[in-house]
Amino acid sequence: MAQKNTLRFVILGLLSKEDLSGYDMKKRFEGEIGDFWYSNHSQIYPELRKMEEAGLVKPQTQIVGQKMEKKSYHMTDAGREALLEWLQKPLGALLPSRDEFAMKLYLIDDPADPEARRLFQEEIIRHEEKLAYLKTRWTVLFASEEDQSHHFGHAAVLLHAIQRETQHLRWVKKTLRSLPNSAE
Amino acid sequence: MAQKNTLRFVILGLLSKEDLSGYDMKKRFEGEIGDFWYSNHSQIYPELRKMEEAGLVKPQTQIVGQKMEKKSYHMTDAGREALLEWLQKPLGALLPSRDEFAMKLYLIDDPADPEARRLFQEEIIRHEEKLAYLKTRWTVLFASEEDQSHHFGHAAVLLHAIQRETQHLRWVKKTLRSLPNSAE
DNA sequence: TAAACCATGTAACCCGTTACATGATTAT
DNA sequence: ATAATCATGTAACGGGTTACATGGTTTA
Repeated sequence: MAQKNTLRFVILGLLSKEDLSGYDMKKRFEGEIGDFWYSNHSQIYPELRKMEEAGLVKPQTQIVGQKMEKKSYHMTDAGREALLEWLQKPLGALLPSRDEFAMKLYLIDDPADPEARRLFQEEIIRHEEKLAYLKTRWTVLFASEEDQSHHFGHAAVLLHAIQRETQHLRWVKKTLRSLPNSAE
Repeated sequence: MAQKNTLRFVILGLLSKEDLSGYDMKKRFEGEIGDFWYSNHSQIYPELRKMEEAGLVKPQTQIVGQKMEKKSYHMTDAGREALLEWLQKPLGALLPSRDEFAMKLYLIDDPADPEARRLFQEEIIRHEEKLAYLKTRWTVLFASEEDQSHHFGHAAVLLHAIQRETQHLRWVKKTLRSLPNSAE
């Protein structure tokens, strides 16, 4: 044994809301779900096969256009049961985080090191892009109060992501300003 | 090719501060470095071998007690060069984050669902433990202003981790309080 | 008609976890 | 004595990334 196969339950979670094809799931992961889960299609398709064999999902093939096949998966009762069990299972320990930015920063002992400045600027760009994307999603999805209350979890998670990115950027910018002006 | 072997550069980074054995590195990862990087000894030892073959590090065997061997690794010039190159290389794209708590929360559409309450309580416990640990480390390591200025990166990263955990807990607790009192 | 996108798969490889394995040293 | 810790390794396996591979459909 080596890992947990959380992807299986993530897929069940997505299917609990609507029937989806593997391709659709990939698109979800590329969207705002990507803020807390992600998977490549090369991992999704084989997993769907295994889930089908295990009786957790059932594909319904439909034809798009003239002949292109699209398999939409539907959750079985066994699938729903497995999902509920997973939801009730306690969260494991906090995963070890691996943060390249923090690692590099840790290695810089001298705030006057020009590398520090460059590193911070990179970090700002990366996270400003992400924050902008999240904010767009918020306005698109939850323009009205009503939408928020009907998708409690989704709204909560998205709002939290926005706050986290905002906070992170504030810290990065503040720390950058506190660096000595090495090149002036 | 499939991944990046960041561990190699993390190890070089640790060695840039002091000579260490594989065992020592593991201890570092179990300490506050664990907040931004982690690795098991079963990954560290083979990597050190490969790095030795690549001429990036050199072991110096010393004897502890009567016969127990301890290999302390020292960075070679080639190793230092490789580290500098890595430090200057731009950060890659933001890694896909996989957050089981957020995933589960996303699946809960109804704030009155009793699962929501339980989930938040679990999350609070996990992160309060972590925050307490980080705060202890701060007082131990950076009691004086002078310590902070001599280890700029380390202090910045640790302080940031404390802020992040504090912020996260504040959000979790606030959201928990906003849940309808389903069982009262 | 060409580019962008839809749609599904497989293969190779590396990363990381868990478990197996062994033995010495230090602290209680 | 014995338990905790020091210290170093290997093996098996699952998770995840990148690349290879193919073909249909829609849009400009």
